[in-house]
Amino acid sequence: MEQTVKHFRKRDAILSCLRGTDVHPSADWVYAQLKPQFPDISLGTVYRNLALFKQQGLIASLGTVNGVERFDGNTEPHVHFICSQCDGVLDLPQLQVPQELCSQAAAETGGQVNTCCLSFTGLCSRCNPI
Amino acid sequence: MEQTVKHFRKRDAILSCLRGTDVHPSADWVYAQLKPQFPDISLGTVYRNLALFKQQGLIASLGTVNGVERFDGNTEPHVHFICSQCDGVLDLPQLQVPQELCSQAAAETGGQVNTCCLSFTGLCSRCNPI
DNA sequence: ATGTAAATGATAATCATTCTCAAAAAAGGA
DNA sequence: TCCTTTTTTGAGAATGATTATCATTTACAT
Repeated sequence: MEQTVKHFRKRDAILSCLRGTDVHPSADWVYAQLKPQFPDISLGTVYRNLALFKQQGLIASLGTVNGVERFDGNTEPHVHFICSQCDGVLDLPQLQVPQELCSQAAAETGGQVNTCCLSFTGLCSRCNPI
Repeated sequence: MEQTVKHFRKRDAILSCLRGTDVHPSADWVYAQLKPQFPDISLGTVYRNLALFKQQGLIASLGTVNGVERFDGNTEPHVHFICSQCDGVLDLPQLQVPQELCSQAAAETGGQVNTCCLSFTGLCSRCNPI
């Protein structure tokens, strides 16, 4: 029984952690989250598995915010808002990049377009004065 | 004569270098470009001045490509294409982020939206097989 | 149980970027 | 021109995120 349930407890925990949050975390944040449950987990393991998941398409990367790579458990294309003060990342699920733009991009480059990334930066409601 | 011409030769050269290319260079690329003309230029100077120009709004940053920050002498908002194989960056001047999206973003965040960044990634025509 | 292949922990190495500080260059007067 | 003050620079050390290394441990099939 439960043959496939706990193949790699830490690996699975890393993926669950990422899929169970909306903070678009860094590797370090994931590490800190899992540390209480797995006191002997290594930061290297978090980096390794995040890289693996990304390569497998199980998670996505937003790029870096303030020099730190941020990940997203939601691989559906969607728009982000990044607060330049607190480095928080929010989803803007109502917004959509028009399909037209993507096909235009593919046409203009003469190459092959794989992903599209739209993000706004500014001050989130918490950091914006008044 | 030429009072304002050569206030800071290296500083000016860094800005000119950035404005005179369309490769969306890294600090290191700018350094390598200027080295023949200024054999004693320091990489620190390039970093310092790029940070200064960015803060003054004279240049823009695209964010990081493969862990390296890339700059743009063109501060007008425009769309980029990033080749995931050669790390080249191209402008897509024909494309525009609809103004509607920006106002939607501002409305949804409840905060303050300052910049907007749309980029496509894929393989450029040179890296795309066939 | 045991062998083997993959994953992990600890830590060293890497690499882009930033910091430090003494020396050099610019600006602004006498 | 000479002197004083301020700013910039070069060299190299420090930082910090990420990656690599390697011996040990784990998972799983025999």
